[in-house]
Formats: sequence, C-alpha cells, structure tokens
Amino acid sequence: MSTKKQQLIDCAMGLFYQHGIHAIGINEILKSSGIAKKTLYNHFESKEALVLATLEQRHHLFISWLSRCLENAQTNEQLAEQLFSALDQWINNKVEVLGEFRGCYFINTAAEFGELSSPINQLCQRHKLAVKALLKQALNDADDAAVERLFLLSEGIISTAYTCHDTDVVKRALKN
Amino acid sequence: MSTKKQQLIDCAMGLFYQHGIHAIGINEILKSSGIAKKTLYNHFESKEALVLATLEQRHHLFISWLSRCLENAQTNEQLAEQLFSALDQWINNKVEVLGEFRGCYFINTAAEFGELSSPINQLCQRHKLAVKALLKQALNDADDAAVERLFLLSEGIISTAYTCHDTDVVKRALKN
DNA sequence: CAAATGATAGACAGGATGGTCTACTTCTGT
DNA sequence: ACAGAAGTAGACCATCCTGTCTATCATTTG
Repeated sequence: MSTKKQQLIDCAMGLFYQHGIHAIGINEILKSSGIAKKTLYNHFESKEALVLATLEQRHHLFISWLSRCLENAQTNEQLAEQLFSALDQWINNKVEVLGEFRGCYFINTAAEFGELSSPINQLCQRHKLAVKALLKQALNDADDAAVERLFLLSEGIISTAYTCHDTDVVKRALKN
Repeated sequence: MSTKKQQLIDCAMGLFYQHGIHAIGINEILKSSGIAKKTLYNHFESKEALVLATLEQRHHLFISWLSRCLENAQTNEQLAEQLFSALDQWINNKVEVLGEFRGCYFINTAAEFGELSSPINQLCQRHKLAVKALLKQALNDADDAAVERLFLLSEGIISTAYTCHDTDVVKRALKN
C-alpha cells in the first residue's frame, strides 16, 4: 500500500472518529494531512470509499487489540474481568492505538447514515458481529446467552461512557 | 405554542431521527412540512435551536412512554420484565408514538457532534441520566449496582438492535 | 374599517462541499 | 540517464447549505 494512501487513511480515521464523518470535509483531511486532492482521488474514488477504508482499518485495529486483551484467560470469570479492564483502559485514554476515546466508531458512524443497506452500515454491522464472535470463541463452554449478555453489557458500557461523558462506568458496573 | 412551530418540530423530529441531523437540510424540512422559511426563522433562531427543540420533545415523549411502561410492577423482577418487553415492542415498531425504530435518537445525535460541551450533547447526556433516574426510582430497594446493570443492558440492547439490524436481541438476551 | 400580526414564496448572499482537471515537479526502476 | 509513475498546487464547477430579506397575502382584533 502506498504510503500516501496509508497517511490519508490514518488522518481521515482520526478526524472522522473525533468529529464525525459529515462534520469533516475532504478539504479538511487534505489540509491536515498535507496531501494533494488529486492524490486522494487517485487512491479513492470518492469520500465514501475513504470512509470505508477507515472503517476497515479500525475494524482490524480494534479486533486485534481486543483479542490481545482477552488472551490467556483461564476461566470465564477471568475473561470477563479482562474484558472490563480493557474497556476501562480504552475509555480512560490509556490505549494509544485506539486514540482519544469518543465512543465506538462503528456505532457513531452507523448513527450518521440512515440507509440501513448502505455499504457503510453493513461494515458497521459486520464489525459488531465479529466482536461478538470473538467473545464467543474466547468464552469456552459458555452458553450463547452468557455471550450475548456480556456483549450487550459492553455495548452499553461503551455507549454510556460516551453519551454520558462517564469515565467511571466500568468501575460502577463491577460493584456488586 | 403556535401550531406552525409544533408542526415544524414534529416534521423535523421525524426526518432527523430517520436520516440523521447532518443529512437533513433546512430546506428539506420546509418542503416536507410545507411551511415557509421565514416562518421557521421566526420561531427558531437557527437550525441548532430547532434540533434542540426536537431533542426536548423526544425527551418528554420517551420518558413518559417509558414510565407508563414501568408502572404497576410489583417486584423488581417484574419491572425488568416490563422494561425488556417495552424495548422489544419499540424495536419491533409496535410503539406508534416513538416512530419507526432507528436506535436511540440521543445516542445517534451525540454521535454526530464532536464537541462534548455543546448544548446538543448536554441535552443527550441529561436524557440518559433521566432514564437512569427513572429506573432507579422504579426499582424499589434495589442497590445502585442493580440499577446500573439494568441500565447498561438496555443501552446495549438499543444500540445493538440498531447497529446489527437485530430485532431479536431482547428475546435472546432473556434466554437463560 | 384599519392596523397589526403571522404566514407565504422565493430570490439572494456567502460560504462550504465533493469532485474534476490542468500544468508542473519529484521520485523510482531499469 | 531517462521514461513513466506518482505527487503537488490549486483553479474551477456544480451543487448544496444556512440564513436574510422583500413583497405579498390572509386573518384577526380593536
């Protein structure tokens, strides 16, 4: 992959995630990255194609980060602990690769696009299913309902952390 | 409140919720409502003011719907049941006053606006806190952790129902 | 009746947007 | 060294955006 193309994706990722996709114009990405407009349109046929590339990259980034966080858990309880600890770190900006926390990029992006069948929304859906599949695989022997519940809980945590500007959700959720 | 003003709020609410705020221009609202531009700017000083009015209205609508759903629960288990049943009906478009399900208007809106301290985001936050307060009040004697967990679970359900186009979340979440 | 109020239609301004295109420069592989 | 590829700068286009303003019409109220 061309370095310019990668720079564009990285820069767009940051701006889109931080401010939302409709709020960021092509020109802002160009100015911020210092790359020429022609170069962008050499690599991407449209803004949407660039958006899809950022989603794709974030998807791999996130899944690989999360699966690393869940490694080596001995019991299901331990795995849940590791999951919540990972979320807590993310929410409190202690995970460099994920950037400054602003909720889930996929939830946020899906929220911006009404058309359910658009490629963008489909990617967001695929990402969430992949996260759920990762949990299922990590949770040995657990029934589907337990997986489901853990997944829903973490979705709630991520969403609430952002919408309520609540950096302590995880701690409170864990108190019994 | 002037009838024209109310019509504008209703119409804008529908379009914003269905397609997202940045995706809907003032002119679209005017065309769809058949109201003149001057009239809109007589009642609202800007698009943002109109957005805030729709959030305010949706907030009251939603809270009053939800509190009606939670009425008359005898036990905390029953209350949780009623909550999940309500979510299920909403997600499956059986609640007329809430319109065709497209996730949580407040989560979606917050996702579109990067500035955390903007009036729009503050309203979204206030709404979520009000929902949590409603749950806390409805759940007699329950500890804060139980309230928190129920709240996070429903946030996860709403978010997942939309992002994953998953109309069966509630059913699956309830299976033990 | 007359005055005030509220609504309408739509032109208009000023700026931003996504995207195309040209002319020029720099890098790279053989 | 030289050809072709890749990048740059930015003018330009058509369209859309929010918001203002004028001129006209309808309704109500004193």
